[in-house]
Amino acid sequence: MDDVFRALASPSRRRLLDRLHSKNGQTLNELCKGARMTRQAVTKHLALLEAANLVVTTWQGREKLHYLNSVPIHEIYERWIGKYERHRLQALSELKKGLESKQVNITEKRYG
Amino acid sequence: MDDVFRALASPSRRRLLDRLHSKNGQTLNELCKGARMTRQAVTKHLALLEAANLVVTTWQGREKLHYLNSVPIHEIYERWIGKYERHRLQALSELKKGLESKQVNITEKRYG
DNA sequence: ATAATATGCAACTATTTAGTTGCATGTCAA
DNA sequence: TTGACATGCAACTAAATAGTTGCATATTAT
Repeated sequence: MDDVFRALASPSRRRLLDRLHSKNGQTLNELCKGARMTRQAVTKHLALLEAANLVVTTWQGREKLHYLNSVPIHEIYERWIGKYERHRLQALSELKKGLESKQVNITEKRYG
Repeated sequence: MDDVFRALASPSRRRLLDRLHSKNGQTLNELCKGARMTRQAVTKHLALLEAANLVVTTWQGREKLHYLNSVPIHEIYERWIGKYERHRLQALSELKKGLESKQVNITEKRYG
């Protein structure tokens, strides 16, 4: 679990997760494109994500495919959010989305 | 949002969140007891948590009370977990708990 | 008033981390 | 079978971070 938080701590790694979320199963090279760092740096980040079990990989010939695994994220959620709190937060979040789609601005801070 | 991940990155800060989760509204001094660092270090951690809006505070005389705010955690959850994936993960997690209560061991890795 | 309590602010150090460059290995295609 | 491609591994540097010590400020209790 410790690995998960460490892995999520870096913006670069979160961006990688975002990219896998939008398109799963990408190769290292694919993930390098658009990243503002060397391939070697990306490799290191992916290694950390994999160690944290946030990313799962398979080899296909000389290419390594990367997949997002959401289980650890779910475990974070369960750690600090009570069973009954979940419904409330879900409702809140959907309300917020609804309002945003009507161009009404709500700041983060308002939800105490 | 960036602040949230940075704040969650440190085990010391996660322990503080755990303590607030089990007992909300504690003072700085209360939170210092049992922590293996100086009060000043705890203060810094709480400042980061507060900046990330993971902790909310109120003053009461010379005492500062700290409360856990779970909204940012929920936002992490929504970022990488698709709407329909949630039910699956919830079911999985409850299955796991059920099995664990029967003394059956399941490793993290099994959930791809 | 004064002492004790609760907290804040700042300078410093040691460690960790992100990113780099350089070189090695394994696979595919002509 | 040779050249191009996809990836891995290691040493290094610069920046960020966790924790410390020391001192300051504000509130409560005697």
